[in-house]
Parts: sequence; C-alpha cells; structure tokens
Amino acid sequence: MRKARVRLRDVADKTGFSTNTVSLALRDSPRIPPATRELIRKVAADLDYFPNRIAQSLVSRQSMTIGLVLTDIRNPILTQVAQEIARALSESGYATLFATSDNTTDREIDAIRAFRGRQVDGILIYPTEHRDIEHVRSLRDQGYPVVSLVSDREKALDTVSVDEHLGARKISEHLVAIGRRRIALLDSAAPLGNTEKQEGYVEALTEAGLPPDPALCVAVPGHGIEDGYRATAALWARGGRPDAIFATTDSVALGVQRWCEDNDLAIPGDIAIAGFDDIEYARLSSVPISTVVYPVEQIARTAVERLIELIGVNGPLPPPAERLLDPKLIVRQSTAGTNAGAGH
Amino acid sequence: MRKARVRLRDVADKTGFSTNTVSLALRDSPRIPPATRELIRKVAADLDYFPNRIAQSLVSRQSMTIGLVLTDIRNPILTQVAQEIARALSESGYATLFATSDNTTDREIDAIRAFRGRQVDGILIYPTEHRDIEHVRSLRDQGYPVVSLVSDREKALDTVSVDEHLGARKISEHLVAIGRRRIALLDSAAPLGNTEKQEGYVEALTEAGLPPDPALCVAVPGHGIEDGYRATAALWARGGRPDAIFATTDSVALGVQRWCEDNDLAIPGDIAIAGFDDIEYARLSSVPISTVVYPVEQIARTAVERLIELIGVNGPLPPPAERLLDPKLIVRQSTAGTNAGAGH
DNA sequence: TTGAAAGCGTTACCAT
DNA sequence: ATGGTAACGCTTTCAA
Repeated sequence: MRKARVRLRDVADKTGFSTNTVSLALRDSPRIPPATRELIRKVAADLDYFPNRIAQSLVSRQSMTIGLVLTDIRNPILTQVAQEIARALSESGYATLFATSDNTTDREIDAIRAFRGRQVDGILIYPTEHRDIEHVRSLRDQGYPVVSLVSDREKALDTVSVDEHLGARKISEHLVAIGRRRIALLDSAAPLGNTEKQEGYVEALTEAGLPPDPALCVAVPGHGIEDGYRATAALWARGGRPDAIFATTDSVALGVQRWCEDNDLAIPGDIAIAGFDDIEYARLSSVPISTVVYPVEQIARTAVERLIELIGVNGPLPPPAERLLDPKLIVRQSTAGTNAGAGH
Repeated sequence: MRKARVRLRDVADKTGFSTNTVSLALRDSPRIPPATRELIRKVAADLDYFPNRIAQSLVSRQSMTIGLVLTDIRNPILTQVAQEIARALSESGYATLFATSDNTTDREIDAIRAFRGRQVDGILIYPTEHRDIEHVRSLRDQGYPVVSLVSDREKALDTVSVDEHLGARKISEHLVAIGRRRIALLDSAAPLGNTEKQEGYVEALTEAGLPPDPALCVAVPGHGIEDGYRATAALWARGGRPDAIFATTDSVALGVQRWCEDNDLAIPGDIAIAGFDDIEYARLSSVPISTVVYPVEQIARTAVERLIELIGVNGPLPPPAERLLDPKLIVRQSTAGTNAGAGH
C-alpha cells in the first residue's frame, strides 16, 4: 500500500480536538477562537493535510466539476475554446472533465453518461451533429444544466456561440462588394448538420441578386487543409469556375489557396479566397486570407458564466437562452478589392 | 431542488430487495440467482439508475480519474496528445481531468494540488519548465503515480516522450548531408529549459566538423509562426547569413519560411528550412517543409499504459523508467538536396 | 439466497 | 467553546 492520505481524523488526533472542530477551524468558522484555529491550521499544514473533495462532494451533492465534450480538438478554434473554458472554470473553483466524441454521436452519448456517473454539476458541449441532438436536449429536460457551444435550431438549449449565420453573411457580402459574381461555397459544416453558414451565404448572394449556383456549392467532408485542396480540385473538375471562394473554415481556405497556387491562379486576381475563424496559419499564409473573427475568450467566459448560473438555480431551470456573439470581418490580401485597394 | 438522482436505495425499495442485493445484482455477482438479477436490472433500467461514482470512490479509494496537465494546448501536437490520452484513458475506464498551466510553474502547482484534492489516481504532465520540476519529482517521491511527457534530465520521473535529441540530430545531419555549412538554429525550446534539441543539433554539427556558430543560434520566445518570423528577421539583422535553418518547431519553421519569401530568398536554393513535429500546415505549406515526425498516438498510449501500471502497483513504486520513442526524418521540398533531387 | 451493519472522509445539526 | 451523531450513496463483511 502506498502512503495513506492524511484525514481530518488524523489532524484531530494530533491536536486533541474532534474532527468536527478541526473541520470548522480549517474552514474559518467564527465559532472557533483564533488561538485554536491557528493551532489546528499549523498541525494541518505540518501533516500536509488537504480535504478529500470526494467526501465533500458526497455530503454537499456538488462535485464542483463540469464535463466538457468536444468533437475533435484538432480544430485550432475548439482547442482554444477548450483551454479558455478550463481556465474560466478553474477560476470559479470548478474542475474540468474532458472528453472528445470523435464526431460520433455514440461516443458523445457515452461521454455524457460517464460524466453523469461522475456527478458533474453541469455539461458544456460542442455537439457532433447539429440537428440530431435529442440526447442533449433531454439532458436539459431532466433538469440538468447544459450549455451548448453550437446554436440549437429548436432553441431548446442554452447556447453561447458565434453568430455563424451573420459571419457568413458578412464575408459573403464582402465578396460581392469587391465585385465578385461567381462566388463558390466550400462547406465543411453542412455535412455535419450545421447549415448556419450556408444560409448566411445564400442570403447575401440572393439579396445581391446573385442566385446561388448549385454548381458552385461543394460539401467538404472534413476541416483539414487537404479537404479544402481536394474540394477545390473537385469543384474545378466538375466545371465550376468561380471568381471567389468562401470556405467555411480557415483550414479549408488554406487548402483552397494551395490548390490555386499549384494551378497558377492569381489570388485575389483570378480568385478571391475567404475563410472563417482567423487562425494564425491563415493570417500568416503566403497570401494572408480574409476571414471572420470572434472573441473566443469571451465565448468561453460567457458559456461558463451561464452554466454556473444554471447550476446555481434552485427549482426548475429558466427557459433556454441563446447568446450569439457578433463576428467581425477581417479583410486581407486574399480578397483585396480590385479597385477598392488592398485591405491590410 | 432539481430532480433527485435515483439511488440504489430507490431500486431496492421498488423491488423489495435490500440495497445490498441490488448492488450485487447490478454487478453480476454469482451470489444472486439469474431470475432476481434480471428483475433487478429491469427495474434499475426503468428508473434510469446509474451508480454514483463519487460514493463508489469513497469506498474504493479509487477515483478512476487521472489529471492531465499541459502547458498550452495551442501547440497542435500537445493538442493531439491530449486527445489521444483522453481516448486511451477512457478506454481503460478512466476519466480525464484537464488543466493548462499557461507556462507558469505556479499555475502548474495549483493544478496539481487541485487534482490531488480531487483524488486523482495519477497524473500525466507536460511540465512547463523542463529543469525546475522538483514539485513533480516530489510527487513521485511521495508515492504518487506520475508520468511526464518530457524527458527528465535527472531520470527521477517516469517519462514517455519522443527522443528529441535524436530527432534534432537526425535533421541536422540531413542538412549537413545536403551540403549546407552555415546551419542556423531557431530554438524555442531552450528558453523553457529544454535543451535536448539544441544538443542534438550541436552534436551533429560538431561531428561533421562544423563548429556551431553562436551567431547562428537564436532563442525564440514562443512557438508561434510570428515568433519564427521575427527571430529570422533578428538573425539577419545581426548579420547571420545561414544557408539552412533548423527551427525546433514546425510553426516556427513556417515563420521562417514566410520571412524568406517576403525577402525573396529561394527555398531551398538560398536557404533550406527544417522543422519538427510534422503538423499539417507545414506539410501543406507552399514549400512543404522537411521535418521530424513521431508517433503521437503511440506516445499517448504508452504513457497511459505506464501510468495505469504505476497505479496498479502495490507497495513502493518501481524505479522510474524512461521511454523515448524513435522519431523519423521526413524530407520535403524545403531541404531538397542540391544534387540529390527533391524528396517528396 | 438474502439482509443488517459498519465504514469510506466529510459536513450539518443538535447538544453540552 | 467544543463534541457526538447522523447522513451523503455505496461496498464489504458477516450473519441468518
């Protein structure tokens, strides 16, 4: 057996007080006179005592732990979200249990079960499937605090997320504004059930009197550079000849760029390229890519705030609230206006 | 109050058996006849019962949870490690508590304390400082299972990591082999106390009869592209004129590449560039960058395996073991040999 | 085949 | 000012 943990009991024995008094003293109860308190603290420190939070949890029925379920942390943005969330939670005294679903609803359900078994006080989730999320909604219906990092169509979940619809719209409008007419969409979100960006794109084009051309919309099966590269190749192969491409992710946009360079298309001369997320690699690419940014840290903080609020509620949960954060357009060289001059 | 959790007790009441019997039945005890067992299982399922692992932990003194402490998850490799570790752990029934230290030893210590309070069965850590890690070693000295993802100079910790020394050596030798003589080192690891790569580099150069030139070694303060860009600028500003640059990280290498392109240096003609880690962005960069790969998944699995092994040990921990995985050189266009022809 | 009771480490309540 | 006792939800030991 390895070195036994020091318990309240041990401190009690050593000081001659009861566990009760020790517990109180260590928690700064006014009922304990300063003298005794100091004595107890000292002994506790000597023994390197620290409370067993498992036992505390059993009593308080609060684990002070939340579960974070992401799909695939390789997306640099999700990564950053994860980190900010863990930080924000720890500042509020919560620990973060972490799991990835690998884009499988089954594993997502497993992770949720595992978390619940471990008595997490709430769950933060970036769901795999953006439409088929009954298993998440039912959590909330059971009175379980959940915050989704993806907007829920049915508004049945608390959500904190960037306004993807608006972001896509903004950047599509920008492409229109610089005079592009054949604007393609490389969509890695719709295949997973998230059509927000697609809708923003369609809306912008329609309002500009440019009926979206199905030949210019291609579904991208993943978020990688390579996926973008192949999708662009496919687009050309099938005869699409856009003068601009909006990729729903910066990584995908980087793939587009690579393909264009390999095929001697001038950027933005022959083709403008736009992405989403503002990852470092896109900002510092050979042709810096225009994109949409959003305050990741703020999303994380807001989501954590809301979750903690829900956890604190006594009685039935309040109606779900959706908080969409405003994204900002960043114009760079990849969409520098023909006559408008280069953006930064 | 929100909907109360279903307890063993509730299943017991509903079936008429004792909590004891229910507990046994649910855990497939041979002591319970199949008939009763099925009955109990059915009722438990109806009630959507699942065990409170907090209570279980209190009894078993095992939380079936481990703590993962990383520095900064933005490094794509650490990210991937995190994901693989979480996966491997969950396959063994462990949950992963996650924290980042933000490259601060203080926060690292905090995280460890928080984890211990939560009774994690072991800790996986990628330490901030590679030399000043007494706080980690002392954990182990207290009999606490710990596995470090960074090699410990003093060999006082169990370690599973890529052999950075060897990797750096391999790629430096490669640069020598393609005929480069003024090989610069852009080192983002040494400032954090990790000199493995530096040593591999020095060794390779020395053996080739090329005394390492201090004017060609620059400390990079971070792992970002921008850091690499600025470091390259600084190198030139101070008069260093290398014909090859080894950056200790692919991200840094991408920054080098950007600077070279901005300054009209041909790659690899004027200057060869090499990185480390094999991230997607480097592989699919405009000039694909030569690098060093290592089996991230295997590192994760091996680390988890070792940790679980340590957790399972009764009595004193075995002596610390260091497991270094063999890295592989990947030659790409950025170091295509002058006469040797381009690698893929 | 089943159940009662004790215990895991802590906190809350009620005494003294 | 301090301590005893019960309780949190479960497993284990022993008894019936």
